[in-house]
Amino acid sequence: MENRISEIYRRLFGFFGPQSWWPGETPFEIMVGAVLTQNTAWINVEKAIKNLKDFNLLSFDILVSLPPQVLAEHIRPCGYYNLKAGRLQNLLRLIDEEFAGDVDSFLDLELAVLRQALLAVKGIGRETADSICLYAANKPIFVVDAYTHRILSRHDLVLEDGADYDEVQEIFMAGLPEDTAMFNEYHALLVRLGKEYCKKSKPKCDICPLKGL
DNA sequence: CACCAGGCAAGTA
DNA sequence: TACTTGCATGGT
Repeated sequence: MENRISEIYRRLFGFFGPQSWWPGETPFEIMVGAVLTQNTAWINVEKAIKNLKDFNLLSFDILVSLPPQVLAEHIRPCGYYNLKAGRLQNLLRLIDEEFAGDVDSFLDLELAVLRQALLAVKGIGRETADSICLYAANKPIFVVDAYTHRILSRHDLVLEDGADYDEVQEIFMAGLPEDTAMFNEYHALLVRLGKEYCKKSKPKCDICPLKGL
């Protein structure tokens, strides 16, 4: 195993090049996107975020006090809109109450503290918390998602249904140097690979860039 | 038409 | 702990 994790990274980076994630302009926008993209195609999240921008709603002060139903209507294209409106405002209320609405100071918390604070929010689980830590707060934690699981299992690095989030995360973090920029690229590369070569509906892949590892 | 997409929480046994 | 279900739009 030792260097399979590093080798996969080198292969993906060589094949696709740098991905320059997260697709979002500010840490706040990245945080919002992380909640909206739960179990949802990113293209639909883009529509939701565009709506928020077009109506000048994409700011902390506005979103935190917007009636949930109004927020829900604007994020409709990304699905689960009632649920996500509530989840997003749960997070914003925490920042409002505990950090006086200062998103930057919230994101400046030490990694373990920030992660715990995020996980305490109803509607934020491990992937969303880690995405915010890595992509909004630039802290060194590896993000695991459905693509990550699928790619690992298709390359026989984990059992298809026998690995939970923490286990997969540990496989990556144990096999890699603690490097925020590299964690950022690596997860983005896995998503890129997943979208283009490792779809659920495409069980086998003869042209996978990882073939032969 | 069926299936899938950068999850999560609550309920049940 | 380990399964099951609800949440929902939009693309293929």
